[in-house]
Amino acid sequence: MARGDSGRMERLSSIMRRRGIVAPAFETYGGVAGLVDYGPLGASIRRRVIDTWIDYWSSSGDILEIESPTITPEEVLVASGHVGEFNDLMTTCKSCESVFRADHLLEGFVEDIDGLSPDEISSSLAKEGIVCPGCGKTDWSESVPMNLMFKTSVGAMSRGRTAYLRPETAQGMFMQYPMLYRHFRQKLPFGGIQTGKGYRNEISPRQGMIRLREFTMAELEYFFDPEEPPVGKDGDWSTAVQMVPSSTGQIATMSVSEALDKGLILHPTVAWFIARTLELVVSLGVDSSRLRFRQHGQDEMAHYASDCWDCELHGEHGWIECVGIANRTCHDLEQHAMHTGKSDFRAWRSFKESKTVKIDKWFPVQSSIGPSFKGLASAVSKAIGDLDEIPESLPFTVTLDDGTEISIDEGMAERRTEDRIVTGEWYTPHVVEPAFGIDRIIWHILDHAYEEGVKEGEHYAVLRLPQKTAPFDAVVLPLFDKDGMDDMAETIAATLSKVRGLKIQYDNSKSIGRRYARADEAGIPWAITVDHQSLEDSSVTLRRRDDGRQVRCSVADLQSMLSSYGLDMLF
RNA sequence: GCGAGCGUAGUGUAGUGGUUAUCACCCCACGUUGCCAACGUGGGAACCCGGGUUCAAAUCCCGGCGCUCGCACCA
Repeated sequence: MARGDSGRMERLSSIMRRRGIVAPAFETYGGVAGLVDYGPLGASIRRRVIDTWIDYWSSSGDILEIESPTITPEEVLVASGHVGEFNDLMTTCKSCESVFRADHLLEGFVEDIDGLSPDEISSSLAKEGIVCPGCGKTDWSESVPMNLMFKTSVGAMSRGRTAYLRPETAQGMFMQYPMLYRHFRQKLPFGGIQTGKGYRNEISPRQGMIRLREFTMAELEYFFDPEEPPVGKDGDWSTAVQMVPSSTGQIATMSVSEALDKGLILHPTVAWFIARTLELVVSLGVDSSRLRFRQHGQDEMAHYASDCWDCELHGEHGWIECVGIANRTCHDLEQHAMHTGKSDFRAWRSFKESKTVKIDKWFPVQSSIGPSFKGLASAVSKAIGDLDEIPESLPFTVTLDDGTEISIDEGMAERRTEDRIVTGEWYTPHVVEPAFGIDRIIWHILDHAYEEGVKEGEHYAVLRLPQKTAPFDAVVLPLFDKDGMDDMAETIAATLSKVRGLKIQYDNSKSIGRRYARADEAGIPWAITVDHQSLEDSSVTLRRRDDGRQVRCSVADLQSMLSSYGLDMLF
């Protein structure tokens, strides 16, 4: 991943600061690593990326947006596994100062590592004589838990309940699964989406927007019946892109459709979401030749995942994971069901044909069992119900779990025989989750859009952002700031600005060429110029950023053309 | 978290103990020009923070914060 021209990244970063796209946050107080500000242009781009993302998924009909808190009680994150995962014990080799996860060092030496206390882990390192993988010595510091979640407390004083700022938005969708299930009238598949901030207290954030401590995520949890994995036609199944399957580790160029046919993508629903992700990120302005899908190896994959692909984008920082598409199976819902003891986290599957199940078993007569066995009564009742072989008549003997044999006499049980019709069953839905790192995607669409050139001997920079992710749709310019051109331009800008969804800038400062250049650098796709002729026939010139070409266009047509992205038709 | 380098207007920079802190782009006003970063005049804007050394610190020293790189970490 050789960095290209390193000066390019500096010039791009420079533009981003100068133009008010992204800058380090709290800079006047020295800044805080891993926190950034989006300025006026950047915030507009970010808004549009998020809106495009939401519109894309919402338009499929079976996916709806939800919103949940960023403050998350500890129990939720215990169930999801985040609290356990985040309290990894770290230890330092005093000899060479390398830092390691203590539990990883002990793997293979100690059983039930998860059950050990920090003290026990520390002493185990010495007792087992674990050597430092770096320098080969055995001289470990105390193991200290490292928590990558921001911890807080809900409520005042010592009675506060422990909570964390969410490390992912996904848990919000799992919490709302019962509500979504009802909303979709108990029919799967369906999905919930959410965008918002997530927080990770990174040890040392680097690489600008790539590793942030507070960042915008956009996640989709798509719930479905694992026996009928859904696959849709939408998405981009046919464009050949780079794929890195884990089996070979080699880059191969093929379409999503081919990758599924060849068995590289293991799960059809995962393939569907890869195809949709491809279509979506390209529409945001990602260059498909600088995109690849990389499959996680077995060792890299979370234990519950059966197939996981990252969408990586290539930019000034090399290949960066920007979207993770994982089959999380039933893991999260099952965990929440288990930890809460509730039956909300499941779905009903109707059989195609209802089945008739013959019931033929002995049922305890509680009014007799109770007085006869007192404390043992419930164990006896259970034993009667659990009988594998059905005795023909009373009395008979049952064996309790602890081995005690009990004689069941006349009147203590009765035999029932019936045909029960079973129309379906409960199951825990599976989940495919595409998780998008919005900030990383924004960085890459800026990187891919940024083009440097030379125009009449001067350096010239253009951000070739698609209109839908450009900070403004158009800039309105009076050719000269007088003779009525100024008034007319202001009127056009004001009128267009009122149109829902359109963002318009007005610029009357300096020469026309300079204003075009400014707009190019800000990524504004269209420039509307009011000139002498405009005053006579209500036409304006329309300039296309990407090639500088101009056509005349009636003022009356501007609004609908801009709103429908139809201006290209004029060229 | 460790090691090395770095931190000057919005941006890019000059400045090795005493400057009114350099230059360019930039931004504003006025004039001028009259469709692709023109020009003139005037104006605006900076030494990361804190402590120390010194008569005097942007400059030397210490600490903090931040950035870059390497090591480590990154559910």
